[in-house]
Amino acid sequence: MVNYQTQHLDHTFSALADPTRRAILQRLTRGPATVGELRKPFSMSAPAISKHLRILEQAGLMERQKKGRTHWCSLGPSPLANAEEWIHKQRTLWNGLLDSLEIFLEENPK
Amino acid sequence: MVNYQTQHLDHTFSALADPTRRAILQRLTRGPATVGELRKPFSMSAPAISKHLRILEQAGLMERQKKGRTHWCSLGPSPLANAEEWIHKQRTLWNGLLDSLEIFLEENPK
DNA sequence: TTGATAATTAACCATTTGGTTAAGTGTAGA
DNA sequence: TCTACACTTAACCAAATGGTTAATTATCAA
Repeated sequence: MVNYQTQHLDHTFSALADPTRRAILQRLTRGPATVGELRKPFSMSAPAISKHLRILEQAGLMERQKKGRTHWCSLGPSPLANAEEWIHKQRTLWNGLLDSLEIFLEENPK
Repeated sequence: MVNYQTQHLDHTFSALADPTRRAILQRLTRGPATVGELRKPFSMSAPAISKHLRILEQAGLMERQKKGRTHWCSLGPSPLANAEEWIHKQRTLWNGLLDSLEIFLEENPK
């Protein structure tokens, strides 16, 4: 149980640790896209993008729907639940830190 | 500039991607600790812990103060500013996603 | 049916990561 | 001064990561 959460966080954070993958996620917040479309901004081979997508998918951050020969990628709906879970975990795991942050910010106004 | 931010996020997220490092950070939210103290919960060599600490330090998540032969590790004060920066970036970068999340949650009450 | 297109899988490669043991640095204390 | 202690650095290793090219799968359309 704890182990599951831990592994999940591992996957989420390592998925987010790559700039290409973050850019892809950012793009997807503006709506679904095909693999080819997602590839365009990068000077990178198709298999490289394919691997990034698989990592995002396995981390639960992205979903895929095949329509004919094109794959449509999107964040929803389960990635939204996933993101919520992630944010929630952040808030619980880092609770102490966030509290300290508030105190620090109060004690050190701009 | 953008590149700096990007690299910074890379460092932050890959630092957070390791369970040992997250556990160390969690421990530090309860106050400063020596390297030896931080090591105790793990069945891991001292050099291994040393490397993890260096990664956290380089990501700006941890600070170190040498008192004699013992090193005291803590989150503050700059790590707090750092964490704030990180959260802020999350909120701006993922703005669209978070908005969608709220809509999703409204449309799908528990 | 045949050829082009969208995408993945397979095989490979260099670099990074996360660990180890052994040796080194610097401080504390008898 | 000598030894124990806290910790890091050096050198090494196996596995994971992020990329490549070549081959494969599956669909569309002429």
